[in-house]
Amino acid sequence: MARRGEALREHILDAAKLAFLEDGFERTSMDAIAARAETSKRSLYAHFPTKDTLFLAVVERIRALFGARMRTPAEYSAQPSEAVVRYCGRFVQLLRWSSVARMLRLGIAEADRLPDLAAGLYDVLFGVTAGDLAAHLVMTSEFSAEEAEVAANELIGLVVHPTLPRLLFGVEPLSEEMPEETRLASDVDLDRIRRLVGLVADPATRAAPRFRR
Amino acid sequence: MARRGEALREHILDAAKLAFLEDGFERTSMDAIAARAETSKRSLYAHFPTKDTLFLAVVERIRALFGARMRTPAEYSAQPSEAVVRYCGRFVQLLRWSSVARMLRLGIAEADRLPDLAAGLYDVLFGVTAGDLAAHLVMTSEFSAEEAEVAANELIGLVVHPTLPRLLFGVEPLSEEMPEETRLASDVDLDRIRRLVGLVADPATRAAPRFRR
DNA sequence: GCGGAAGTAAACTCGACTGTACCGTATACT
DNA sequence: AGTATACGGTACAGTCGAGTTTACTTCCGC
Repeated sequence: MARRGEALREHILDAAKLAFLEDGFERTSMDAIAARAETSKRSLYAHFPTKDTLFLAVVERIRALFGARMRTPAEYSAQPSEAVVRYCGRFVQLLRWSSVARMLRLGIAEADRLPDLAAGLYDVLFGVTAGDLAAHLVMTSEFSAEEAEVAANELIGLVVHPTLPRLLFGVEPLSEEMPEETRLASDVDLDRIRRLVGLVADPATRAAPRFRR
Repeated sequence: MARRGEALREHILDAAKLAFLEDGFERTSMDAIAARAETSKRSLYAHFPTKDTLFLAVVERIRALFGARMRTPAEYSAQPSEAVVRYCGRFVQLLRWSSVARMLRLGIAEADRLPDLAAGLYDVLFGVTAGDLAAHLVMTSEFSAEEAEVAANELIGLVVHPTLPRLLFGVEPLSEEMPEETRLASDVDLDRIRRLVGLVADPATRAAPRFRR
C-alpha cells in the first residue's frame, strides 16, 4: 500500500483532475479514476461520498491554484502602468494554461447543474481580477472608483479577446506547461497590451495614461 | 399520426433542440427526446442514425438561425459609424438569447469530442462577425485592412466583456425571447457601445472616428 | 507483536442508456 | 380500394456506470 490518509486523498485528487479535465464530468467514470490513481473504488468513496463531491473538490483545487498564481498587480512591477501591463499578460498566460482553460470548459458545461460552482469560477477569474485591477488603478492613478471599475473591465475585455473564445472552442491550442510562481511567459505580447492600456487609460480625454509616477 | 416525412423530421429537431439546450448532450436521452416530440424512438432513428447525428443537426440549425438573424453592418444604418454601433448591439443581444448562449455552452462542453462542431461555432460567431465588421470598416472608413481587422476584434472584445463570460457561467440570466428579424432590443446599451467605438476607431491618434460620412 | 484503522480487490445491485426488432396501424399514392 | 411505406408502442439486447458489499491485507500506534 503506497499511500494512506491525506497523501492518498491528494493522490486521488491529482488523478481525478487529470481524468475530469481530459474527458469531462459525464464521460469520466469512478472506475477510470480509481484505475488512474492505482487505488480501489472503495477508497474513492471513503474520501469522497459522491462523484459530485470529488468533482467539486477538484475544481476548488484548480481554482485555488489559479488564485495563488495570479497575485496582485503591484507584485509585477514597481511602476504602476507597467504593473497593469504585466498583470494582464499574466492573466492571459494563465488562461492559456490547459488546467485553467479546461476547468473553464467544465464549469461552463455544468453551469446549469452546478450554478454555485460556475459562479465561483467566474468570480475568481473575472470578478477578482477586475476588482484587483480596479483597486490598483484607484491607488496609482487619478481614476475615480467608478472610472477604474469601467476601465478595468474594458481592459480585460480587450486583452482576452479573441483568445478566450478561441481557447474555449478549441480553435487555439492550450499550453500544457504549468506557469511558474510569478514568471511571465515569453509568448505573451506585452507590446500589444501596452497599446490596449493606452486605449482605456483615460476614456474622458483619450490622452496618455495619467498614472501618478 | 400527426406528422410524416419532413414535417416529422422538423418536429423532432425542435424537440431535440429544447431537450439538448436544457440538459446538455450527455444528460439527454433519446427516450426523453422521443417523449418530448410525442413520437417513438423508432422514428428518431429512422431520421437520424445516431444521437451524435441528431445533435449535430440541432446545432447546425441554431447556427444557421444565428447567421440569419445577424445580417451585415450596413443593414443596420445608412450612417457607417451608427451601423457599427447597432451591429455590435445586435451581436450582444443575440448572445443573450438563450438558444445561442446555451448552444455556446454545448459547443464548449463538447469541444474536445467534436472539434469541428466547436470550431464551426467559433467561426460563425466571432470569425464571421469580426470579418463582416472589418470589411465594413474598410469600406466606410480610412482604416487599412490590417487596422480594420485589429479594430474590429478590439471592439468586439470591448463590447462582449464581461457579458459573455457572465452568460456562459450563468451569472447573468439568459433572454428567453427570440429576437425579431432585425429589431434591436431596448435593453442594449447603445450609448456605451458608441463610447467603445470611439475608443478603438483610431488607435493611431485616438481622435474621433474618421468615418467618411 | 497486536488490534484496529485504513487500504485493496472483486463481485454485485440496480438502474439507465443506445440502438434494434417486432407488430399493429395509419397514411399516401395510384 | 389496395398496397407499400412510414409511424407508434413496446419489448429487448447489450453495455456501462454509481455506489455497495464482502473478504482479505497492510500499516501504525501502543
